[in-house]
Parts: sequence; structure tokens; C-alpha cells
Amino acid sequence: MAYIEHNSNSHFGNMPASGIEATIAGRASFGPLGARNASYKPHDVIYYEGDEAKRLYQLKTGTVMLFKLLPDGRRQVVEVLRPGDIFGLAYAEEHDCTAETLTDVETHEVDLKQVETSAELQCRLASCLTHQMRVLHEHAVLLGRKSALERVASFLMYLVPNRGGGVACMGPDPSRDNDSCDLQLHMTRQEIADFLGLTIETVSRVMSDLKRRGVIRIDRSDKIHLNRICSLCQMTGVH
Amino acid sequence: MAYIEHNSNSHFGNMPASGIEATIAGRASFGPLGARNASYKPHDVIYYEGDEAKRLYQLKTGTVMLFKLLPDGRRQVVEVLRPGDIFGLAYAEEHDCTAETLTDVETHEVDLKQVETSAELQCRLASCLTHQMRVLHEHAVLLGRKSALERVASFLMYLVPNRGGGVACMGPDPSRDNDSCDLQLHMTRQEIADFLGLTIETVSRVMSDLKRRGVIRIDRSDKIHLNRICSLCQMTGVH
DNA sequence: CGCAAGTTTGATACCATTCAACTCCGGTGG
DNA sequence: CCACCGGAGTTGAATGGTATCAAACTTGCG
Repeated sequence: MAYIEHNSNSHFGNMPASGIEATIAGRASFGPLGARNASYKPHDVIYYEGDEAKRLYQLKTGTVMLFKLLPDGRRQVVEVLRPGDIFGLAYAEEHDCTAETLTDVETHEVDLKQVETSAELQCRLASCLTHQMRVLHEHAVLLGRKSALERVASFLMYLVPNRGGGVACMGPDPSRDNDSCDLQLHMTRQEIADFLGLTIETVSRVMSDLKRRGVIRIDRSDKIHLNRICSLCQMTGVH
Repeated sequence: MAYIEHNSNSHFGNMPASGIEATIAGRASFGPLGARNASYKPHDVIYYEGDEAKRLYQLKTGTVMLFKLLPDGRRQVVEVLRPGDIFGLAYAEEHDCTAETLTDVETHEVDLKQVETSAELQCRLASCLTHQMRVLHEHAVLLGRKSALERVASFLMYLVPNRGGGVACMGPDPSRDNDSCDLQLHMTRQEIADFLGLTIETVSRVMSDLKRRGVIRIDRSDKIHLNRICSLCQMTGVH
């Protein structure tokens, strides 16, 4: 299922914290730090909730979701990861989530033992975790306090390059040269619903509503064109 | 508002990762690593969302909540911290949450500059962040997928020593010698509601319902006696 | 074509919210 | 001492947003 190769340019623990090696999405890559590379196909399960934690993973390309299940089958997708994000928590015996790929995926993987002994890895780990913690805080607001429309709008905005998490919103500026954009969701309605704490039907209804209002165009169910990014941004609840 | 003193036994960066210094709740203390000590009174705001991040905080005693506000006033309490937890994220210019004390509080505080240069601090940071990330995942399940009763039951169970997060549940065992316990909430109904993604009235109604069913006894509004811990545990949705 | 999986749409039900009134409790001052 | 007050909590009735149940539709593919 997963093809694993050893990183040829592996030189462990000898890079400075402000290293000049490639970064992904502004965060430091684990690549040069003794990491193996691995590849996965869409819908591969990288590990299951409850599995023994043996490695730390950094997403190099593609998308991975982490989810938890309740005994009666209810599912919550707790994170949707992008390149540069890490998963497979260290400092714990068992994984608290299942990690499943949404697309073709490439990862860097390092043994947890290495993490425990590498100051450099821990530094990068702390940096990544801090970033992801912020995203989780934002997601808690979404799950705890936002309406269905606000959730879906926030989700779509999250997928707009450089607009994720509503961090870099320029406000309502209809004069922007490019107020539209194409999105590839890589998620089914069910996966979106489980991420947003909604049902599949509610997600579908909100999408149809956005389409009716001319804010989005649905080219294929997982291929969405945003006609008016600013209008959508106004619906996220953060304005 | 906050009384700050310098840590007398401050010896910076010379402790091994597996140091023998005191730990809180199983996690390493920042105390010996050049940290200042500070004290706060109940309802002190340690920092506001949007403030410049200058320090990293570790909670020594008491309880702190982190919350985010939407522009229209909706509030989500994203974390309720206990001794050993850290807050005041590093690797970012601004705080993403407001930090407010719920009780008398004592903290260890270190400058972010120190964190950037101390491998030891980064190690502990990564460890704490990993633990808190798990708690956030669990909370996402609560916010996204649980009913009001399940949320309140989970919240109360979270406050039971050694039962937090449903991690160490022994299952339905009515023969346990001690199936009851006293809790001090340190939170108003409003704060609980904002933590659980509910309204104040819903929290109150569920509490009354639990009382009517004989599962809890409400001694004072923030002083709850659990009559049957196992019954309550059964209501959290994790069984 | 015809099936299967995913999605959309409709009708209805229900849980949590909203709005409102009431209770409880501690503190203050006559 | 007790009347009064304000804030927090509780309870009730009505509303509404989302879930649920059910059916139709779309798409991809053998």
C-alpha cells in the first residue's frame, strides 16, 4: 500500500534552527533530518486510532485527514492537513486519531526515537504543533459557534490559497483584480460534513444555496469555482 | 494586577531531557529553566487575543481558560487549562486567544527568545503541545458530534481526577469502592456554555435533569457532587 | 444500457435556542 | 433585622435551524 524509500540526502541533526533548506508553507521540512520518504494512494489509511505510535509524519505533498470515531459510528474529522503539517503525535503510546489520505500523498517519516534525541527535530515539531494548535482553536470556534452557512463558507475560504483560516483577509474589496478562484475539494460531502460537524444533506443544501445566490459555481461535486471570494468571506462570521 | 518575581533557583538550559526535577501532571515543569514566577487573581486577563506574543506560560497552580471572540460577540472557550499545561503560543507574532484566569493562578513564564534558543525548552514545549493537541481533538468531537447531555457529562467527567478526557475509564463497574466525588467547577454557567458550544439555559437544563435523575447533587452552583460517576460516564457518548 | 455510489431535494421531526418570567443568593443600607 | 437590589441561575413556552427519513437525480463505469 505504501511505498517507502530511504532519503538519499539524509544527514541527521546537523542543520541549524534557521537552516536554509527548503520549507513548505513557511514551516521547516523534516526532509534532511534523517527522514524516510513514503508514498500513499488516495484513501490509504496511514494508521488507525489506537495503533501504537512509532513514527512522526510530515506531509510533503497531498492532503491527509485525521478523524476520530465514537462507538456508535459518529465521526469527527479533527484536522485536514496540508503540505508542511505534521501528524502521528509523539510522546504518547497510541495514536488518538485515524490518519487517512484524501489524495496521492508523499510524506517524510522519522522514528519517534529519533525525535526524542534530536533537538533540531523537536524545534521544528514545536513550531508545527504551535501552528496546528491555532488552526484547531479556529476550528473549535467553527464547531461550537458558527451556523451551517458560516461553516461551509469558512471551509471554502480555508481552501483558497493564502486565505486559510481567515488570517489574511483584505476585507470587502470588490475592486480586486482577482475575486474568483477554482477549488479542488478532494473531499466527499460526507467527509466535509464530518469535518464541519454537519450532515451530508445540510452541506449539500448550503452549497446549493450558495450556487443559487451566484457566489459559487459547482463544476463537479468536488470542483468548485468561487465567483465572488469577498462575498463568501463575508459569510464566514469573522466580519 | 500580576505579581511577578524572579525564580531564585534559576539554572538555564543545563538539565537533561529526562531530568529529575518536579513534574506537574506527568509533564515537565519549566520552573528550573530560567522561568520567572507570576501570580494572578481570579478573572485576571493574562493577555488578549491580538496582543503581541512575548512570553510562553506554564500553569503551575489554578485554572486558566483560553477563548476566542467573533465580532458579533459570540464566544468560544477553546481550552480550559490545568497545572502543567502551557499557553501563549510561540512562533507567532500575535496571541490567537485571550487568556483569562478562573481562579488564583501561579505560572512559570519564559521569554520567547529563550524558547528559541533552548533545546530543553523546545523539547518540553513539544511534549506539552502534543498532549494539548489530543485534548483539542477530543474537544472537536464533543463540539461537532455530541448532544447537549453528552457534552455536559463529558465536561463533568473531565473534571474528575484521573478520568479526564475519558482516557482512563474502567467501564461500568458499580462495585468500585468509590463511585462518587466532589467537584469544584470554578466556572459560571456562561463559561461552561461557551466551552461546550451551548447556551447558558441548555447547560442549566441538563444539570437540572442530571440532578432529577439522581446522578449529581448541586450543592452550590459551582460545587457539584457526583453520586454515580459510572452512570455519568455512560452518558458521555464514548461507550 | 443499467447498476452503484454519491449527491440533491423535499417533507417532517426534534433538539437546542430564544425570549421571558421567575427564583435564589449575597451584599448593602435604612 | 429586614427590605431592597443586582447578578447568576432556573424554568417555561414558542421558535427555528439542523437532523432525519425518503425519494429522485447525476455521474462514472462495466
